[in-house]
Amino acid sequence: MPKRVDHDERRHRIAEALWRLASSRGLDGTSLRDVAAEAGISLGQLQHYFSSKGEMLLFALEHINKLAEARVLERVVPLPEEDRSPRRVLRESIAEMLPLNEESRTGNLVQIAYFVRAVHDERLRRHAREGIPALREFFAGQLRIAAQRGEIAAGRDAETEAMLLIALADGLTSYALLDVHSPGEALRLLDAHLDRLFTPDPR
Amino acid sequence: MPKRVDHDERRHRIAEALWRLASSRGLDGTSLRDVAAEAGISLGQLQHYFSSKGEMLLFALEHINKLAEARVLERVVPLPEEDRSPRRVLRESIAEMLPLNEESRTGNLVQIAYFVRAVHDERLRRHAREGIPALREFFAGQLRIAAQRGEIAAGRDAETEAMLLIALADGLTSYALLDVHSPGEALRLLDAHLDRLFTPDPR
DNA sequence: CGTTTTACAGGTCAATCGTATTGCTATAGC
DNA sequence: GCTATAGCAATACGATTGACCTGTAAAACG
Repeated sequence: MPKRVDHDERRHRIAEALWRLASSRGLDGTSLRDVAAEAGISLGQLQHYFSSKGEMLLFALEHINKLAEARVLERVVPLPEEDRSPRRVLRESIAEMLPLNEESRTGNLVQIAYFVRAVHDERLRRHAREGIPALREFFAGQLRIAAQRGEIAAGRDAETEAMLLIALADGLTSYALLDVHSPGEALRLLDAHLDRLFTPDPR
Repeated sequence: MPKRVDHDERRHRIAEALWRLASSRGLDGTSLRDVAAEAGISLGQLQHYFSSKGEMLLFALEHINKLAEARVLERVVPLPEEDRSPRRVLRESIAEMLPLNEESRTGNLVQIAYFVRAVHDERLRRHAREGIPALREFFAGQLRIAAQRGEIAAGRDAETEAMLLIALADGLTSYALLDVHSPGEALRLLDAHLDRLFTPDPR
C-alpha cells in the first residue's frame, strides 16, 4: 500500500474548504465537486475520506463546534485573575461569538447554514439541543458568582439571564450578518444589555 | 382568450403552497415541480405566473412580510385603550412574532429560509435592511411613551432598547424552532426581560 | 363572426447533483 | 521480493433541476 496518511488531518482540510464555500453559498449550494476543487483534490479523493455528503457535513459541524469552543476558552482562560470577573468573562465569551472579524463571520455563516438544516434534520437538531444547555450552564455559573459578589440584583434567576444572553447574542449576530447593524454596534448593544444586567440591587 | 383570471390571487395561492413546502424542506429543497403539485397545478401553469424561481421567491417573501405585519396590527390595534400600554403593545407584538402556534411556526421557518438566502443575495438583503429599521422605530416610539410615563428608567436610550428587543425576539425564536426551549418558555423569557426593562428609575 | 390574445398542458433541454464503479500505482507487511 | 491493499483518479450513472419551447383550446374584443 502507499504511504499511510493521517486521515483526520485530511478530513480537517476538507472541512475547512467546505466552510469557505458554504459561508458564501450555503450548504445546499456547495457540491462535493466544489469542495474537492477548493481543497485542491479530486472528487475521488474526497470520496475516499467521506463516504457520503451527509457524513462530511456532520464531521465539519463537529469540527467547527470544537474550534469555536476552543476559541472562547483561549480568550477567557489567559485573562489575568483580576480581569476574570463574571462580567468580563461573559462579555469576552459573547464577543468571541459575534462576527467581529472575517474568520468569525465565516464561522457564523456556516453555523447558520447548519441551523437551517437542523430545523429539518433530527440528527443535526440533537447537536443544538445538547450544545446550548452546556453553554447556558457556563453562563449561569458566572452569573451566580456575580450574584454572590453583589454585582447583580439578588432577585434575578441565573438560568433565565443566561438564556437571555444566549438568545440576544444569537439575534445580534443575525442582524450583523445582514448588515442591519455593524459588528461594532452589536458589541455596543451587548454592553448596554450587560450594563442593565450588572446593576446591584437598587433597593 | 379564456376566462380572465385574477393574477394576484393565483400568485398568492402558489406562494402559500411554497410556504407549506419550504417550512419543512427549506427553499433550496423545494423545486418548482413540488410547488406546482402542492398548489394542484401543472408546472406549465406555475411558469405562466412566475417567469423564474427567483421571481416567485421574491413575491412570496413580500407577501409573507405583509401578512406578518398585518397580524401584529390586528392584534395590537383592537386592544382597549386602557390595555394599550407600551409594555403591553410591545409584548403582544413580539409574542405574535414568536412561533407560538403552527401557523407562526411555518411563517418563521420560511423567514429563516429567506434569511439564509439573504445573507448571500443582495436583493433579498435589502428587504431585511429596510424592514428592521421600521420595526425598530415602532418599538422605540413605544419606549419613549413609556419613558414619559415614568414606567422605565429615564437614562435608557429608546433605540438601543428597541434593537435589543428585536434581537432578543429573533434569538428566542431560533431556539424555540430548534426545540431548545418551548414556545411558552420563550414567552416567559421575554417577560423576564420586559420586567427588567420596565423598571422605574431606581434612584 | 373572425381574429387575436390569454391560459394552460406537455415535452425537451443541458446542466448539475450525489453516488457507484473500475482500475492503476505505490508501498507496507510478510 | 512477492503480494495484498491503501490511496487515489477517472469515468459513468440515473435522477433531478430550472428554463424553454411549442401546441392548443377558449373567450374576449373589434
